[in-house]
Amino acid sequence: MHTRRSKPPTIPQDINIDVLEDTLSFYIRTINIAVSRDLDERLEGLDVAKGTGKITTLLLVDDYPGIRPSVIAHLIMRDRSAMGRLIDQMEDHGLIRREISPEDSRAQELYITEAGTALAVKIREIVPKQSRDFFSFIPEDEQRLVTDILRRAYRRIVGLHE
Amino acid sequence: MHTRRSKPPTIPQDINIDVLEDTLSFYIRTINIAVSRDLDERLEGLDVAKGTGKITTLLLVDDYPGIRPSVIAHLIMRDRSAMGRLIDQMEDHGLIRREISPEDSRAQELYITEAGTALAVKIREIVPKQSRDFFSFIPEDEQRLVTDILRRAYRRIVGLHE
DNA sequence: TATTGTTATACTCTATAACTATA
DNA sequence: TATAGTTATAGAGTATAACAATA
Repeated sequence: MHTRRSKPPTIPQDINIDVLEDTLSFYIRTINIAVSRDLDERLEGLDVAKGTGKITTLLLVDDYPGIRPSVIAHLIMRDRSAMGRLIDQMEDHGLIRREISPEDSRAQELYITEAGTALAVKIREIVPKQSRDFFSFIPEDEQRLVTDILRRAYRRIVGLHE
Repeated sequence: MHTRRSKPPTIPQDINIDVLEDTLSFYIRTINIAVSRDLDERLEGLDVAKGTGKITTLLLVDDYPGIRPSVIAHLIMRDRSAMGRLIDQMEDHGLIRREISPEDSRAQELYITEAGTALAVKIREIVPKQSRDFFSFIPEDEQRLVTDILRRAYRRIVGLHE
């Protein structure tokens, strides 16, 4: 049986979470848990569930053939060792493949496979829809507002132009 | 040596992350990694670093003496088993203690210790400051806007009045 | 029969460091 | 000496299920 999210009968409605009430990082961290769980459910069985990196990797490799692992690692905020394991997994699943760069034999280039392309098609449908659905109780204009601000935050954090 | 976040020399500035560009869940999930990492650094050595639950638990137990584990579990989106281990840890660190509820001997009540109170004082300073600092490149009014919207999202998700 | 909390297990993610090979 | 990627390992967090005691 799965005991999680078994809401106790009485959650005091007037509860106040102290200084966290006004703390953006608290909401980011907490909502992250809920939205990630929901996304995992929607991706069940799709070789790309769990963790934040696989979806981004798949789409980037599809869009930028030959992209380097270290570039993706930077964009998904992982180190090279975590990135390597992630690529191992995706290679095992036949979604992408590595080649050694002809220009610099230390470096690798990543390419998508047919299976990867097919999965990317599904992903492009599921992922944005999951986000819209999950946050559907937020009015659309507010959703867009938050997204715009957080996009800029993200780009700032990883050092992309805004 | 710590290899993470070693930005590769050339991150193409015109890179586009496909459908994720407009996907709120992507930004929540990715920024979560960065902000959690930064928070952990600021809390280093404080018995309350790592994971999302300890800080909230400490503050709630301090504010609501006798609060039940299952209520906190619900508010931090963990199941009762994870909550139990979290309480074990905090009890080991001498921050809180458990008592069996006189009204219902299945249930527990949580109380703060002196060490817990002292830590809560520090936390109340560090945590909101960390959030403000981390997001300082977002203008203050936008930060407030995002916080207000996400607060409502959070309350909606956990079933608190808005 | 449902609820509160516990225990156990397997899996994943994370942080860190040391390593190889190439530039 | 710096860079790209690999390997190894210890620690945390997560999901799941089965459990005991009480209501």
